[in-house]
Amino acid sequence: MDIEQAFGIVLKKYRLERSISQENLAFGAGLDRTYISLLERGKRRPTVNTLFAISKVLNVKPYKLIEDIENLVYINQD
Amino acid sequence: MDIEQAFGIVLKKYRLERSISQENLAFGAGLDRTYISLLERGKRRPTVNTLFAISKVLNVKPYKLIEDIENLVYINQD
DNA sequence: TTGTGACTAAAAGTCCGTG
DNA sequence: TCACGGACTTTTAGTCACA
Repeated sequence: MDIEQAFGIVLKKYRLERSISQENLAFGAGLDRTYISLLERGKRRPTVNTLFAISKVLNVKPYKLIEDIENLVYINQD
Repeated sequence: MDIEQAFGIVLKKYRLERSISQENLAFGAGLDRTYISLLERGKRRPTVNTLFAISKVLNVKPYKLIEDIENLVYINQD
């Protein structure tokens, strides 16, 4: 699996766990609603700064998101 | 400290620990020599994909780089 | 509430060079 | 070996109307 796909899956997982809409996540992170949609569908390769902004709203540490992404990219096949 | 500055410091730290030149790091990661220089000087905001590419060459897990960056951005004030 | 195409502005990333 | 810069191409950031 490639990195942007994994990012999208992890992002969506945390967002849904917290019952936040794409729109509210976008607002909190200073991003656009449609951009969150693009990220979740693996259509964009976010910068590290964007990762940090999103992490803050999701109340999860950036390294934890990256760790989950690594697990999808390098280990798990699910 | 902002994220791109922290990224540059962490990147340079790991690169020097491993005695790799900017040029060899760039080659290994499929990037340009001058771009590594820009990153180390905090002049660019790398994508998450770039983080992963660099991590591979430095033989350090991406989440570990991010953790170090967090420590600089959120904790230390130097 | 979200997916999507189409778009412009901005930034990533390359390639040339110098000191 | 690296900092630094100009000029460049490619991709992301960010926005809109619409389904």
